[in-house]
Amino acid sequence: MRVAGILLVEDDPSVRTALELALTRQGHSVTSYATGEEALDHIRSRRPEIAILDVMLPGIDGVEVCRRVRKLDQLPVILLTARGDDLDVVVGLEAGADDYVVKPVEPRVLDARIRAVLRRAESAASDRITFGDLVIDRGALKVTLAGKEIHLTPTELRLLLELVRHPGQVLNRRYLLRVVWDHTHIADSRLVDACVQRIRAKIEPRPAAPVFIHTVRGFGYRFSPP
Amino acid sequence: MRVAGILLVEDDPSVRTALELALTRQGHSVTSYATGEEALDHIRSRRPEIAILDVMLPGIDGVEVCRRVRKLDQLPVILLTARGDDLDVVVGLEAGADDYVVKPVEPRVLDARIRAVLRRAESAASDRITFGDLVIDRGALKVTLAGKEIHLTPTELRLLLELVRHPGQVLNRRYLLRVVWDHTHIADSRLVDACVQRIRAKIEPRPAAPVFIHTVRGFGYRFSPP
DNA sequence: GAGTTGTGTCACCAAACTGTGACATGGCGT
DNA sequence: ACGCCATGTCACAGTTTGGTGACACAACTC
Repeated sequence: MRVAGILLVEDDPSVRTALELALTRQGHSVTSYATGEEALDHIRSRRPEIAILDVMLPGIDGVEVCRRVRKLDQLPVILLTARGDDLDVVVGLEAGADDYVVKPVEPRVLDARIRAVLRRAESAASDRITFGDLVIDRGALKVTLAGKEIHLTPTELRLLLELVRHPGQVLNRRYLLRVVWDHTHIADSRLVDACVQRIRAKIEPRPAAPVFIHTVRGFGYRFSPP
Repeated sequence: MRVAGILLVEDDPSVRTALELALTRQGHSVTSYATGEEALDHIRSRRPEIAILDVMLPGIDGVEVCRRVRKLDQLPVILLTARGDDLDVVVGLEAGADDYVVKPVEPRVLDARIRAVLRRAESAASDRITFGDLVIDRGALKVTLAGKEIHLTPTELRLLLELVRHPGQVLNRRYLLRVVWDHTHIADSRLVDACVQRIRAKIEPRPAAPVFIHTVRGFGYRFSPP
């Protein structure tokens, strides 16, 4: 099991140090803060693997941190709540938390929850995305089609990943040129088209009738799974 | 908080009515069925915002419904499963469910899950607007009528989007020419009319008696849902 | 340095799109 | 009922757009 970079946010110093100590002893790498503001900074700059947030915090509370984090990232979140209040559970889930734990919590239980959430996050929202026969492994930067590995060149891969990052959305050529190539200028060029064409030749069973990358005439391209 | 059009599928009548009642009380608009077949029909014709499917159903089961729905749309799905069986969870997630809930379920918890899934779907998927049977997805630049995708050409789409951006407002031809085309000049032409006509031919059930795009004689056109 | 791979560009073609004008239709005031 | 004028309808040809294959050059490998 991987050792996680955990962000712990808890305003009560005694609980905080106790949990930090316990989690560290269990092999996690922990950073802890007392306030939501600090937590958000940390998340933005350090990209922890999981955040454990006390619901009750001075200033920005845990639920609010959770909500903001969710808007910007898939970072897994566990909320700590003081009582087994159903209401808190509801609010927490609404904010998009992956799990919630009622205090006081056995370190061993918390550890199990963390691992469970991480495991879930890893398999669900991991580096690997599957669209029918097409599997895109963002970690290994590998693409396979019906089990066979497909070789994509760096540019092709960047373009495909960009399209896949926004499944179902139409991305226009200007945007793609900017993001994949960094051409801020150059309005017109067949570059994107040519690259799409090359990707299609590799991943589409019938490039003339594409299933993955669809052309939206006059606008751009859309990746949408079959 | 938005009220959702929920499709509930559960074969046990007592559970079904109980959940339907609870969800309705929480402000949702619920339609329920006992079988997967009915559910698929409903989905195709009525376009609910979210489907809650019991995994165990006679005939087409929940997982299968989920799988088929996923093939055709981004409709959010929550699966109801009888036991906390890990296997079910895995199968459910593989079929593309957004969440799964173990029965018996607290209505309040289910409500929270629904809202969480809807929120996620809303932010992940694009912004789409629904007018009865007509769904306009501005991110995917897709228009569907009663579930069937309608192909619009770029100009038609731009015009429709412009009309839809101001529902209920009358937009005159000069304005439309300026915004949709870039004609600052050319006051008179049948251009707008022709384009409206083409859109109507595609989205209006009876183009002679339009329900979406109304002509306001002497002024222009108004988009207003039926 | 020779060969290999990756990338941008171009020209050409087919298909899709669109503006146009002539004509039909229908609403509205008289 | 009549005529006027705004709008609907339609076909077509010119234009635009994207697909495609060829190619040149750069980058990289050995």
